[in-house]
Amino acid sequence: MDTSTAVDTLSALAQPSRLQIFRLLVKHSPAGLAAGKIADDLGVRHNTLSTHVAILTRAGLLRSERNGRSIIYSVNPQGIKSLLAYLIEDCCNGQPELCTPMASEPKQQGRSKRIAD
Amino acid sequence: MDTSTAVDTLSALAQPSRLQIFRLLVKHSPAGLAAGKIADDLGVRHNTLSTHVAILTRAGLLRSERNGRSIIYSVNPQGIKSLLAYLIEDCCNGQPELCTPMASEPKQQGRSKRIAD
DNA sequence: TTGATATTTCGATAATACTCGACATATGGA
DNA sequence: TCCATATGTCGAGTATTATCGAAATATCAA
Repeated sequence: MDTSTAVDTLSALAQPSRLQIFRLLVKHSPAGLAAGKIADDLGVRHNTLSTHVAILTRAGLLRSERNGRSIIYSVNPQGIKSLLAYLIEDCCNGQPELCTPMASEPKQQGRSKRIAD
Repeated sequence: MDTSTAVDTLSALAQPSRLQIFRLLVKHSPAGLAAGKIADDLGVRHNTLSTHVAILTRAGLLRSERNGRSIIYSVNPQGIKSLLAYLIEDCCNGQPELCTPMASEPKQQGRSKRIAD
């Protein structure tokens, strides 16, 4: 992943509604959710949501599939994988111990349990 | 890390100059670089760079230390660690195999080719 | 076909972000 | 002290982004 793509991907997630959309779809992965259902769940107008999911899709983070009148959006695993790989390679360049997040974040050792905000 | 903090951290990195600054400082971790040296290396005006590193610092990604007349900026490992932990927990919620970038993306694989920067 | 539902596109407005020059602050040395 | 160096802050101009209502497109069913 090059720098320009990384900026696009980071920008896609760097917006409250879009990060919420992504989180919601992670919870519903791999089935996905219809655009209207996402909008209703998050309290976003349908046309605004449409532009947000378009940005996330263009960044490679989501994929879509039509199902009758609905369009189902779901997480594209490769997208977030690529971003994480880029960040990890970026920040561990030479210092692997600098960022191994698995072992850090001492808050809660359970790893995976996380209450929504 | 809550959603709002995550957006701030992602926003800090979602800008070409700031991502370059971060990458440069990763290469020079843990020693760090003086603000003026960063600006010269990247071809950014000194006052513009100052605002960029302030944003990165406020996001917890960098830390600074005065050395004579210079101010040395360096990577704050905890910052990127926290972001990675958030993303990994976020995108693996329920599907751990969805995003384990360590094992995937061995070197480079064709996903959305794009013109280099 | 018509009508209802689901989503997207368009155009405008408002808010935010980026960059710059000018000026201010802080440090070290003569 | 005064001066040069290094960095930060301020305010303005420009560009980008977010959001909305309205209209357009797509699908299904009667």
